[in-house]
Amino acid sequence: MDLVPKQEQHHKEEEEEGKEDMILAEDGDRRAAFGHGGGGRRSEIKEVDFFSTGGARRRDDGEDDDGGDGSSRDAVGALLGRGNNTTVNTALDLLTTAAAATSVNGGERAAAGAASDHKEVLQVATVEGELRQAGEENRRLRRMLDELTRSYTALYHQLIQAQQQQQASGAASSMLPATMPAGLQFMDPRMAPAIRSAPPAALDGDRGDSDGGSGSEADQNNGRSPVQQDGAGTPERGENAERAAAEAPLRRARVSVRARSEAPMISDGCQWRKYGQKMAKGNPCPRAYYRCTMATGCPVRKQVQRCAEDKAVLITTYEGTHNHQLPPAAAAMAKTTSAAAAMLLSGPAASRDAALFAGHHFASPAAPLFHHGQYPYASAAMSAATLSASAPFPTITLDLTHSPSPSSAGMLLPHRPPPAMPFPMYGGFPTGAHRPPPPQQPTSTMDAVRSRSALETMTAAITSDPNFTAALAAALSTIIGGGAESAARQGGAAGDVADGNTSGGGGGAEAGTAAAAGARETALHALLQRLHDSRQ
DNA sequence: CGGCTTTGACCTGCGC
DNA sequence: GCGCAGGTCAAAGCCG
Repeated sequence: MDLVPKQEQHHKEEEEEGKEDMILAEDGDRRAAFGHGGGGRRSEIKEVDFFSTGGARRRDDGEDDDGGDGSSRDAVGALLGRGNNTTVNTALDLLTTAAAATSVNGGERAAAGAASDHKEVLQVATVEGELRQAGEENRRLRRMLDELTRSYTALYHQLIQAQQQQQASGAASSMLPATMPAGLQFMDPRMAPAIRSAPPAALDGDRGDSDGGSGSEADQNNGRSPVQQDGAGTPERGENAERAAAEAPLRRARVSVRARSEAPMISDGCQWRKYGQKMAKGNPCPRAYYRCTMATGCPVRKQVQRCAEDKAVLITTYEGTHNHQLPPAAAAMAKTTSAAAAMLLSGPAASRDAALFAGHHFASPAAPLFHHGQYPYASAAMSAATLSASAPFPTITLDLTHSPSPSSAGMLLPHRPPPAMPFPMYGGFPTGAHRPPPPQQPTSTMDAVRSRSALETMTAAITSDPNFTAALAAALSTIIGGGAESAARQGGAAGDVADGNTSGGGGGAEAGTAAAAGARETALHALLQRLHDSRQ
């Protein structure tokens, strides 16, 4: 809840990123070419200085490995850091004065020296102009960053206030952070009113019975097992309808996974029970409906259907978030789908993404379920990820049919998490359902989800959006969010991160922080590259 | 016998 | 209001 530590953390991360970028900027041809033609190194540092206020100064005391050109970089770094062009003038003037002093001896040499002086003066003027231009741009970007920071802070405060009000609104509401699945708490912006207006029992839809189960009506609403529904008459049907109406918003977000598989159903590590099958229009293959049976009352359902165009492609659509622990294999899949859902419905980030991607709108042939209104996300995690805005429910489609070994989810699991989705997400289920999190948990979770998804999409934006200014703003916003995310993660969400690749929550949090830093680094690299390209 | 699948009926939302 | 399609329910049957 406290902003200050998060901002401090954010600054630290920025500094770290700036440091890394500075180091990286020194050993790559691509980055070395960032300059305006005058001197690559100067421009490298200039670009880095844009992100790190103290980077140039800090590099003075120890980050320098190659002491050879350290002094020149120090000078330029100090120059760019303070925006003081006279430093350069003085240095160059001294140099030209010395050159003139050496040419006092002869007339021709003096004339040649004068010509050389003139040439150097012109060069100095050129460099000065470039530096001024760069300084202007630097200041402009700084203002942009400040504005984004302020905007983020304001929104963050509003969010905290809203959640505090929600927590204070009643006992049932106070259960929300602990009982609601992390993935569902903020999956759909439209859910908020529904959640607030829904009866408390509906909010307990994900509580699960792992803690013994109270047998209360809430739990009955929770469980949809046939046993509990035995003897369901008309009143029960009405109750079911109410329950369905209350739960419907919680299961609106969907993640569709396309994978080639000869098996009737991909093995995702979960236990499913088939509860229905229908012939869908336009597809000769029936659609099967499954619900998760790993825990009583788990709201997760999935639909399995073969692609009409390619029967070898199995389309599995997941809906909801598990309310129980998952085996590592299942956690990996749930992690992916939950991350996709979070990216799909990350609130303001999503709307911003939509704006960013509006210029890239096209129909994707990869998602037969949704033939229009899709936005492609350039993500290394998904050979093709499409977002459906026109489907009945917000749905993101992960097309894994181009993966090397997509025949089963098990084959997908060993894949290294790509940069665009590098985080140990909440694992598709809320462990908080079994262990109440610290008070800042809900905010942390939401921030984490939003910032992660924003990071993913902003990374894609940087690499795909021709509007560099928008991409830059998006990336900076991402960086800001990343700082909050990291702080939030350390603030208490760590223990609730269930990652199939990490045994402990703390380890997962550390890995997530490291992964987040790596992803931001990647985003920064992409940003620097685009900055470079935009100047050429 | 318990758990699961099958399958027809029912409910709901949406478009006309 | 009606029809259609998607989604769900629940009785019946199957299976280990």
